[in-house]
Amino acid sequence: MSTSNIGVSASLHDHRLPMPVPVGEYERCPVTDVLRQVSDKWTLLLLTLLGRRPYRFNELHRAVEGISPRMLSRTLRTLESDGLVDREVFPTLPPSVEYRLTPLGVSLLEPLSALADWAVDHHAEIAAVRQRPS
Amino acid sequence: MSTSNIGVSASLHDHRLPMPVPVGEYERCPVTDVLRQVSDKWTLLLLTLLGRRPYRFNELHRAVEGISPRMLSRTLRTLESDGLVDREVFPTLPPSVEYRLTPLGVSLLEPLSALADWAVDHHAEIAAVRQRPS
DNA sequence: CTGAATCCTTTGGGATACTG
DNA sequence: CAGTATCCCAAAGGATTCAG
Repeated sequence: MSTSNIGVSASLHDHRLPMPVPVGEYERCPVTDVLRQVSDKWTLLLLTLLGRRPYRFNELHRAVEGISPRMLSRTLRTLESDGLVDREVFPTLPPSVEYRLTPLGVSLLEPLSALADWAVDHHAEIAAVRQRPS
Repeated sequence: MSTSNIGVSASLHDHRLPMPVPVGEYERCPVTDVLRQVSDKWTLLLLTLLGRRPYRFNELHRAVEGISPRMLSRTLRTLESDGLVDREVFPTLPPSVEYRLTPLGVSLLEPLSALADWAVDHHAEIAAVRQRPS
């Protein structure tokens, strides 16, 4: 049910996108909004991992390799506040916290997967085009 | 043909994504790479417009409303250097330049459209979750 | 173990002015 | 018309340190 306030509806048939933006009257676009959330440096990877199974904080910290505790925490909090990830605290000693995808988060993986497939299929082509001399 | 050098292949069936990242040996991920290109402030809108028909520079400038000549130029150049957009110069007086999607650019609209549909269908839900007290 | 706080650098992006 | 050049600001993100 793609009823929304953003101008034109999407059409998979002719490969158009819903009109996303302030082409006159709208200040923000939910599509760009979602795109920007998902496209920061670590979100995609975290969603990928959490799509497989729940993880604890330090498990993620080890799995991602390169992420700082600060960014891991920040990214997870954002995902949580967007309803894509659930955070469950076990009051053990030492404390343990588990993160898992919400149903909403799981539902996002499907369209994201389509885009990921495209990227995998075409990134060599893009890389080639980028390198050609001017 | 999702043959690539990035670990695990995608699976629409179980909604997993290809392993995107330096979980050990890879420094960059084509998926995140593509996501970041597409998710800057103006790219999605420009791709949307160009998905409908070719545009001239100032046509885009008027259509987008809010974009500066600088960002319009920069964004178009990036899209061009990634092989998503073609730029054709007509040596008229005054000069005229037309931008249109390449076949690669067109092919990107389909998976992007899937993600856009998801965003349209769920942005209200996300907005609601965000606002709930703590 | 699971973070929060602080500081710093890099990048994205807006405003304005100018040119072939 | 189709841009480029400059300057400036705000946001993203890394490094390091500290805490419950």
